[in-house]
Amino acid sequence: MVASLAALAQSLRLRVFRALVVAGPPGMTPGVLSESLAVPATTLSFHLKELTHAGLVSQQRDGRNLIYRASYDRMNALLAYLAAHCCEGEACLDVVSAACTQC
Amino acid sequence: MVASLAALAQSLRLRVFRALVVAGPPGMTPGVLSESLAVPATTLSFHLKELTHAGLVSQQRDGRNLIYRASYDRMNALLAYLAAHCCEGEACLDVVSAACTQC
DNA sequence: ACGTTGGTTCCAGTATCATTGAAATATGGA
DNA sequence: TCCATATTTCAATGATACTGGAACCAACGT
Repeated sequence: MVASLAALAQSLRLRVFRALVVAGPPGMTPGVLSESLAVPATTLSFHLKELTHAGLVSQQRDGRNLIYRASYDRMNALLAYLAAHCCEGEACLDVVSAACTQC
Repeated sequence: MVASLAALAQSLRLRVFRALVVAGPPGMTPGVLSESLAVPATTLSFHLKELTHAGLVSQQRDGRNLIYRASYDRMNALLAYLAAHCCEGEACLDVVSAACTQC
């Protein structure tokens, strides 16, 4: 849990992760991410490795490209943990369901 | 959001925050926290300041004691953010509601 | 005013993290 | 095989975070 939180607790990594969530199942390649976020490839690679190490993204080779995807399982586990241990019971349910209507 | 995530992305701080969530509205004093978590007072104070700065806990003086409480508003905002931007739509609702039954 | 208890700030040392360019690796096509 | 492209690893540097002891501040009782 701490590892997952730490992985998201960095602005660039959070941006990368959000981009991957938005991209959905097709995922994105580092090249596309690097260009769309205007970040040097090496910096991006470093942070992708951090996210991968935390289990929040997965990696798959497709020819010359690598495809990164958000790991929804891990993210859902993180949400479940926070909901179970760090929130105010019923109140957080309302908050989450209201937010989820935008998904 | 990054500040909140960073505040929780440290094992001792996460333990402190969870303890305060469990304590509920009455909150806890640094002395009690220090003893129950077996942490030196100075280290605890440092992390409480970090949590306070992130808005995740609040502080109130009561005579010679300080009372720290979890800020449920901030925590709910964090959950809402994650649910809105980083999860997989309906799936996360199920996950959260299942977890919340333990609250 | 004085001592005592509860907490914090100051400070130093150590460890971890972020960023970047240069070099290395892997893949596909000519 | 050899080149071009996509991506990572290496190495170095600067910044930031964690810890704990000693000194300091605030509030209460006498």
